[in-house]
Amino acid sequence: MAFPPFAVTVDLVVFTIRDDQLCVLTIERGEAPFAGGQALPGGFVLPDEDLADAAARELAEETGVGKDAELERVHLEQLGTYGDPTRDPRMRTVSVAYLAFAAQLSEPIAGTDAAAAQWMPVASALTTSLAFDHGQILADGLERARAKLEYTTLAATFCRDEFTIADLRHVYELVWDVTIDPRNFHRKVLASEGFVEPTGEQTSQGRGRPAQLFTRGDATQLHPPIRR
Amino acid sequence: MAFPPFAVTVDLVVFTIRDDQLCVLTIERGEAPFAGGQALPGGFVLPDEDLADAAARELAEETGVGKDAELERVHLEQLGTYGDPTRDPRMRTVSVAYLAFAAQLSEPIAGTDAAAAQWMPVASALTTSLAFDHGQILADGLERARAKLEYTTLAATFCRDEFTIADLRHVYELVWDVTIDPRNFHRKVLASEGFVEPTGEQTSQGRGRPAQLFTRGDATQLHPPIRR
DNA sequence: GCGATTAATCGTCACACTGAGGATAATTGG
DNA sequence: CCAATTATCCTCAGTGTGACGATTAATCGC
Repeated sequence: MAFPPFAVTVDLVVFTIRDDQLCVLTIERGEAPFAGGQALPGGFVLPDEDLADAAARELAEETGVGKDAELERVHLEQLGTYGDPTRDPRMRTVSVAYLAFAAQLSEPIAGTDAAAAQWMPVASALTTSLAFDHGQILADGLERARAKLEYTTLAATFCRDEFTIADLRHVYELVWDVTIDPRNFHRKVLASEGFVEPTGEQTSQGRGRPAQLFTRGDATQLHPPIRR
Repeated sequence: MAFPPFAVTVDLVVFTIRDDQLCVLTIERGEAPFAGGQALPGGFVLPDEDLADAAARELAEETGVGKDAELERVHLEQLGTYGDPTRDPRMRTVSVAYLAFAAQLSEPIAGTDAAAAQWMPVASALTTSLAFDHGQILADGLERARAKLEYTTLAATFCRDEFTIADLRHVYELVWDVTIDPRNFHRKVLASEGFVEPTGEQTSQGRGRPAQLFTRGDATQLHPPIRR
């Protein structure tokens, strides 16, 4: 049976928080087209590979997040699919974009197709001209991430295993690019059942009064949501 | 350059309200695999066609919704992409699913690949074994539709040009499968700026007090949302 | 050591939105 | 005309929210 052949790729929008900034994983392309330009990590889906598996594989190749224990602390979800016939000058390509949230990871690893990989502040990435339609994919991923913080507990995915309410608030402030009243935020997080669980421990150092430490709770959805 | 070749299709989850039920457009497959079985409408993306264009084309082929004036009253959005290597026994296929909301349309039209097309009540479709992974796609589409009614004005897309608050409430009740207090719903819809605009006219017939008629407002998002 | 500073935590208050449900208005069918 | 039906308006108590005052417990500069 005849059908038009397509290349299918996955591209990743991987967010993390580093140096007090929301950052996205980018690579420097080693091959044409856009050789030397910045792009989102990604690659071809293998002939017998599921889409989500391909995304997880690419994530592992670029970040070293491979072990199950590490994957548990990374959120990975499908973002959308981009298939403009002109998006890749080489061939007809459809790209399935995935969105990932990660706590601070080790340094990124240049993958097979990439000359280099780095965490780029999102503010910079948005004003950089990215390869293909990756600028649009990044913008869509950022908007999805912002929306998801409102009604899910995914903000905690950006934090280490143990974190304070202030750490969590900082995630919201960086992703939404707003300032949040610490007192009201504190009240709302503690009122959201299953968002965070107290460990009983406290932070030992830093300015100001020590804060209680928490771990992620069981809930995935926030009731009520925390509005932008 | 070598790459694994994929077939790329679009599949459609088209919802409408008919005979007091939420219905989804299904076709009876005319070809193997699953010949004679029920499936969602869809087809191959053409070599130089954008994904959204392919979805709109398939929608037009199956429903006759082709003119721009008609398309304006249909909502079409990407739902998600399904690429399990085993989803199609013939070949490696990736399907980009689209979700459509439509007001009551004329009878569906059997497309080129379909023996027949019909509006099937969603309750039946969910218990029917659909071809490929279309059962999953339908379930995902229904959940997306339910969620979208909460925070967007898309419920009005299911209504005719002029409608009453009760018509709109009925959309929510059918999609969410709940009953809603008419008095509170009335208050909330009128309080949501830009959701509906009064025409000044009234319904002429039917039991009970005549109701005011409204048209869709300019807003796309609901503030505050109408919660399930 | 000591006050200034910083940050965490708790509390108060007015306001907005919600669900429950009472009351009234305007029709149709006998 | 009366009962049934549906639309519309209104009240009230409970809950979540933003703004912000107050207290607590640590560090910092000297």
